[in-house]
Amino acid sequence: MNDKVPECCESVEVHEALVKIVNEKMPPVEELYNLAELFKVFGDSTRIRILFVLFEAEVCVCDLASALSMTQSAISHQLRILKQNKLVKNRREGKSVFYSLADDHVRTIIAQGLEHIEED
Amino acid sequence: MNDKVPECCESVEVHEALVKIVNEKMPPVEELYNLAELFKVFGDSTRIRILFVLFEAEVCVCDLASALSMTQSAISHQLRILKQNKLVKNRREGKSVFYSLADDHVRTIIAQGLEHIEED
DNA sequence: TAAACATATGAATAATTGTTCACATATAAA
DNA sequence: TTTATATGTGAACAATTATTCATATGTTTA
Repeated sequence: MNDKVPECCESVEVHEALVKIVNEKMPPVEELYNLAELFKVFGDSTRIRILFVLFEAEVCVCDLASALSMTQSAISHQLRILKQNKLVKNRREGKSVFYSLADDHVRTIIAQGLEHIEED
Repeated sequence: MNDKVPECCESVEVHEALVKIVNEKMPPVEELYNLAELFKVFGDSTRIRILFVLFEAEVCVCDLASALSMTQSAISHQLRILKQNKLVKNRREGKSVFYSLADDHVRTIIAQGLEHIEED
């Protein structure tokens, strides 16, 4: 045994070095799942639009729905996802609930995304 | 007419100010779609894992598949998506095609995402 | 309390998408 | 040219998900 040339394009050494990188430098699988889940949240234009409104002001659900011309239910569902992922926070004031940005990572991530798609 | 109180929770003034923000400060719809599309690309753990490998080295398709324990076809499909969105570039060398990162926005975006999920 | 308003949410539907399978294309070696 | 290796890709299936509809919860006012 061990007398066979690897069928892959690369030598055994390179391949083993790669596996080492994968095993040592890559974050644990669960963290990668969480990371992908976070970016999924940014991967919907309705949620992106909500975040752009919240860049400017603290806004209640009703006004968000009105400003974006969508139903209150649809906005509420999306706000739930944004909140679960700690991108927004909320506070109740009487009958209304006001939403605002949770932290500045949101701005940075979206700014970097915009920079990327605006290249050449 | 105009004798009706708005049924929404906010006054007419606040609502109109919001609509102004939405119309003036928010990027055009098409750009928001492109932005969401970009983040969708980051929203899959297979693609995230591919990017983490490419953080360390320029790698051919075959080795990526081997390192990540996935079929070559699955990797190839995902590389196509990454390339269409200009997150990776490639070059052919004989039978193999080597992939590498296209630019540094990828690192920044992923770094910010990691910072976010690692908070408390 | 009852009625009205603001928000939240479960169920259902339509649309999107990741992987597999089979096969096509591209390059190198025999 | 034939064979083998590496990569690309269309079709199909399963899984995920955004919105709608109906309704429930929470708050204020009459």
